[in-house]
Amino acid sequence: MAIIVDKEQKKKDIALSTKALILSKGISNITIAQIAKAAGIGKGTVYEYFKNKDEIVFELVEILMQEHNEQKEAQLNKLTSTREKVKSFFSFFYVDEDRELREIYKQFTAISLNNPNEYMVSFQTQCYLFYEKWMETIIQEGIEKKELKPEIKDLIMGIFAFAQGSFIMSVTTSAIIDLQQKIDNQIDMLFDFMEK
Amino acid sequence: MAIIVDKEQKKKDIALSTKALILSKGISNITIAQIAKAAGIGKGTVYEYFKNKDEIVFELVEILMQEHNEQKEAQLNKLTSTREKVKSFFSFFYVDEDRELREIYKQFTAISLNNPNEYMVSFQTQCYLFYEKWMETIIQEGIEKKELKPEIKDLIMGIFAFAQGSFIMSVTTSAIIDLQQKIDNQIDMLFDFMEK
DNA sequence: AATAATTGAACGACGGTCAGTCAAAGAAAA
DNA sequence: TTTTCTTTGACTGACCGTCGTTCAATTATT
Repeated sequence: MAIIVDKEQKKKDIALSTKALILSKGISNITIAQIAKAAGIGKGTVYEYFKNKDEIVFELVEILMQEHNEQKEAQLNKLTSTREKVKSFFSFFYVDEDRELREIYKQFTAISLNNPNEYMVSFQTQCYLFYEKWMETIIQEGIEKKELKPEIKDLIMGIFAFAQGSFIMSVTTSAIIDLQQKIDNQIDMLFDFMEK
Repeated sequence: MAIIVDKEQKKKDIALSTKALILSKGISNITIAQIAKAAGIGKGTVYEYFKNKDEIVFELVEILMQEHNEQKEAQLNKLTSTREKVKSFFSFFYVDEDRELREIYKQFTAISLNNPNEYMVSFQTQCYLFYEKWMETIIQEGIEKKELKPEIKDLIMGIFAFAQGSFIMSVTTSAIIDLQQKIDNQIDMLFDFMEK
């Protein structure tokens, strides 16, 4: 037999070693040669692990989102009011701490609009359902603690789309000056209506 | 002097003659040679009018949005209730009639996320402000006709981001089955709260 | 003749492939 | 046990084809 490498781990290593490059230049402005050099491997080896450049961004999103979710769960557990939990949940779109993941996510969104493969669609779908369920748990708690009226459920799911849309607009236009304020405002309005 | 071509018009002609190609394959899967052939011109001539492929999508969006806005204005004038006007306004994201512009807009959004130039950002910004003002006019009418409470203004602008976000999700995930229902529902909920 | 417009051959950069190399680790022979 | 042979997975970079982009030459118009 010969050397057996942990393919999954190496895939992650390669993706992570190109993170800085992708953040600074954007995947479409990087060559495979540069990626290989950054990862300290040959050009051909990149293709042992990825079908093309886009897949590297996909891998990075998967890794970093996993990390982000764990951190976010810890963060939310420290908060008590439902309103603050919801705000913290959506702070991903503006806090400086998540700037890097946000940039990668932006590039991944562009890929998803352009040339998604079935795994990307599946990943996005699972993310969406996962976050929806998570949010539902948070809201349910608030209702059980009698903080909120049960009708809030129908409205809160709209915040997902609202936040996503606001984020896209903040990137593609120069009309959204303060994304945090925009998102927080919307959440506040909702809670002002729905708080008991 | 020699031949004087209406550069602006020819630019439009070239863009429009590649519309079908862009719709069916996506700009990133088309070559300049194909574009030139479709437009009945030489490869070099394409570069007399566009800096790169992305610019062609940009030109197409500009042309088609212009048309769309004119049609939409006519449509809205036929409607009387504010609620129906708002619904019609956002129907862009799901009606079959706008399918082509939506596909182009999707590709343009991907470009705007990836490699926007200053003119694209400026265009997106102007669009956003233009639609915002338009919507404000519609709502203002509703308020003056005593159909709506004045507080609706703060909420209605959120629908822009909501609709945009829902659209992106419907494309990138397979979790949004009925976009029309999702958008109409949100508008209905808002109006149920805000109608006098 | 002068100028505007057009063109497609040529160039070069890049993504992707593949034949070959290498190192590790049995298996077989001594 | 030690040595040698064989197999195999990992890795590589030279090579190839494609495609975006340029530009010298050509055509068309006044």
